Amino acid sequence: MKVALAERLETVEDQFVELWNNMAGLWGISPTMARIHGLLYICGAALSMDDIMARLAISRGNVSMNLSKLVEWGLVRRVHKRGDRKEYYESLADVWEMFTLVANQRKRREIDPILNTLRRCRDELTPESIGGQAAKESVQKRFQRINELLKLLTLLDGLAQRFFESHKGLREAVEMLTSEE
Amino acid sequence: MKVALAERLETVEDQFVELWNNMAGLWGISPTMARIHGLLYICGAALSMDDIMARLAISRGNVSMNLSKLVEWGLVRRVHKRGDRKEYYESLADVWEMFTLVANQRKRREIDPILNTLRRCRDELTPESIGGQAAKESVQKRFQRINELLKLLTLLDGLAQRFFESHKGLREAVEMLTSEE
DNA sequence: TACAATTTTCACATCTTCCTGAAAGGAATA
DNA sequence: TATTCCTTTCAGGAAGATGTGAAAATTGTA
Repeated sequence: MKVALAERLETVEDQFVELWNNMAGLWGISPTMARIHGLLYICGAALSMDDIMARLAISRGNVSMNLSKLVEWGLVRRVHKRGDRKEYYESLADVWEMFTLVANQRKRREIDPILNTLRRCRDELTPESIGGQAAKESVQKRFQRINELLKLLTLLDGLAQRFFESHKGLREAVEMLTSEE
Repeated sequence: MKVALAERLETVEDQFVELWNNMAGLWGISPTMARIHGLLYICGAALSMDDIMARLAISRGNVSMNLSKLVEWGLVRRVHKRGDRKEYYESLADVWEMFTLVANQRKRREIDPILNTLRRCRDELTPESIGGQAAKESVQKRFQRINELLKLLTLLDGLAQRFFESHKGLREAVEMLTSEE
């Protein structure tokens, strides 16, 4: 009976890890990184590199590199146990925290640079940098399209900013969902 | 002078296409697909396969396949010109529409399946399917973690649903941003 | 300082994903 | 129907991403 339970847990964990693996693209992290994090999250315990290697059948180097990245992202914490030289790793427990962490990370790494390039593109089509020809239709059209995009992205960016700063965003969201309808 | 303008436009377009290329990960589409769409969007004109091949230095087969995908996603439209056997392709012009299109697509393809698997995982840890052992701490902990996750994802899912259905979401968002603060 | 335990790094191997080009398929014209 | 123009398909190849394992580095212990 004990054995049956352990097996059952393992199966669920495996499914969960596999699920995390599939979410990797959505989170913008590599599949293995995601799997490791998934394992740490679902187990809810601090695991050593060897534990992870064994459980996921991944080489030591690979685990090491991905764990560092996870720590960098702030999704995983290093844990020291007294009397043990090994390091252990555990996942954040708070899902909202994990979510905002990843979202902010992606914003900083991917969205902000995009906004900057877009602005640069736009500025190269203004009268200041292009002279009288800025009035030409070919220029106008492109300028407009870039501008449209900038407006939307800036809006979304602001929204996100607001949504992610502190747990307040969540509360607001809940209200927005439950109110009217 | 004409030449200088054309060159300048080309440079901006190239930067834009490159930017789109980088956004591919964020959108969950392949880089080349993104580049083609970027070109069509920034040009604001209907281009033929040959135009695209020449402009982006991509093989015919590649362009063909990625264009079909773009049409499938609904980001690009086929356009026929009378008296011309070639087919032309043009991008949607409305950025909000493009955005919701991609978001809905991703939700359907990636998020919904995730929610389903998560629910399955959760249900395998209930007393109904596991018996008395469901009370064990090891089971409880995992059950709880999965449940937390489900709650958050379901919430976000609902929010997104609401946000993306019709342009209303945008208006609400703008209000939320401009009000209080 | 020497030693042992653990982690990190990195050249190389593997795997996956994407791209190419040519052949097959389709559609409009004569 | 034959011809021409254009698009799609797909087997094979290239490029890029990821994983491995062993040597080097680091950290703790005596």
